[in-house]
Amino acid sequence: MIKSYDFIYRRLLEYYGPQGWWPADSDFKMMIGSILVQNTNWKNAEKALENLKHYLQPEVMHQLAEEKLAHLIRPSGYYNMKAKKIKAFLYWYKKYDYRLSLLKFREKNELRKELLNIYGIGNETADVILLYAMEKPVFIADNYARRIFRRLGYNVPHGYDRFREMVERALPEETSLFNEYHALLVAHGKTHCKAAPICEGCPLLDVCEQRF
DNA sequence: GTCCTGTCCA
DNA sequence: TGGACCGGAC
Repeated sequence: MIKSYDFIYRRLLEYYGPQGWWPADSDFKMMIGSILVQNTNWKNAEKALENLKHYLQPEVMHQLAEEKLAHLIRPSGYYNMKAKKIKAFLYWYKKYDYRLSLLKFREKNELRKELLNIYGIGNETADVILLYAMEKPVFIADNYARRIFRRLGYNVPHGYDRFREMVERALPEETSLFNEYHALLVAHGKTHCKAAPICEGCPLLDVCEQRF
């Protein structure tokens, strides 16, 4: 079927190529990065991560005073809030002895509920952690995805989980697929399908209902 | 000046 | 639902 979620995926992959998001480095760094990047561009989140390079182990980072932590992550913006969020995450993670292996085997909806209970972790960050650290097949139903599919002509549900479940039902449950799909949608949302869209040269132009 | 891989709280 | 949080790149 033309314009299926799978078709869009293949088009984007062909055009942008594999994005290679977050398999490298450590799971811990990935999870901290997911908080730092909230409503911030990745370049600034990266600067903050670079400042944290001597503290990228949970036990070590938890020793940092919140004020010191806030100072180090300054480049990522919202640094006071994000320091608080990282601390909250570490308090939660400590219950599991900072061992992702104790969490990974658990059921994804159960894990999502638990992540959402942590201060500073909302729908997107919870799912990003589920997908990129815990390797669960989850569709990140973020604003990029919403904007792109709506413009393409999909009837996108209002609620985050409704939208996520709709896409998940339409695709095979493969973590690598969701991993790449999210990265491709972000790439597309930053390159062509921006808030102010650049439709010239868009790889989806022929199947898009919203042409500017 | 605008935008950025959001979330919390009233 | 709207405001607060916030620096850096363009």
